[in-house]
Amino acid sequence: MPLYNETFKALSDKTRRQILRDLRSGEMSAGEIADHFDMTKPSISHHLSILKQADLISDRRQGQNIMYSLNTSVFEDVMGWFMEFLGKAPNDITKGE
Amino acid sequence: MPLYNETFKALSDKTRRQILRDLRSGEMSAGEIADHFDMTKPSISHHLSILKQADLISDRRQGQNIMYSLNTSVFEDVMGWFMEFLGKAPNDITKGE
DNA sequence: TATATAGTTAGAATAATGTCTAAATATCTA
DNA sequence: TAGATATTTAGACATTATTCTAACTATATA
Repeated sequence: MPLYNETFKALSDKTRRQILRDLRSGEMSAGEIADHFDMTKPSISHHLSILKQADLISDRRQGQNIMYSLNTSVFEDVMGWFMEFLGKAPNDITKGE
Repeated sequence: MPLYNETFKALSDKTRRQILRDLRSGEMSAGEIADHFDMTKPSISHHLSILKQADLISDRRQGQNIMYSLNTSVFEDVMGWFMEFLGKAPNDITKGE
């Protein structure tokens, strides 16, 4: 179960949501991700670290590159949060925060 | 279709998410909502205005009170945003922002 | 080992957010 | 109309976020 506050805060930024969207097509290096934005690498690095803290993405080093990929399980958890509101009661959703 | 940036920003605050949660049990006045929090009424009023701008809630005046209620349709839209990531492609979800 | 490449960390500037108090608006009732 | 109640608006202040440049770390390769 995620810490919803971290998750929602991570999702509240447009750049970060676009990063997540980009990662849907598969693993990408930090540099490749940064190339998609009109923003410096350190700024993108910061956004990646926030997404990682929220457990929305994972990283692994491959040589000189650090490869980032999507963690779909947390998306499922957050969807559960929404399901609650709609009264659809999915599998194992409890109250959350 | 909601402006996801506004929606996610609205959802990124703990107090606002709790307000939404409270409203699940039905319409409530601004004062009743404020009573659930250790925070001044103006602060709650501000949170309500952000939720309203994001179209997550609606309001109507009833005498001296202003009654707030949940707009479930926007929750459904946002859920669609998540569905995209999980590749479940619900009814009429397009790319979004 | 020295140099280049990829990425992060540190620190600062600026903008945005959340909270408060005080004042304003709207409605009700005597 | 005057006063009470419910709520919002305005303005100030502190905290948090976002972004940048400069410096640092880690890996690869000549």
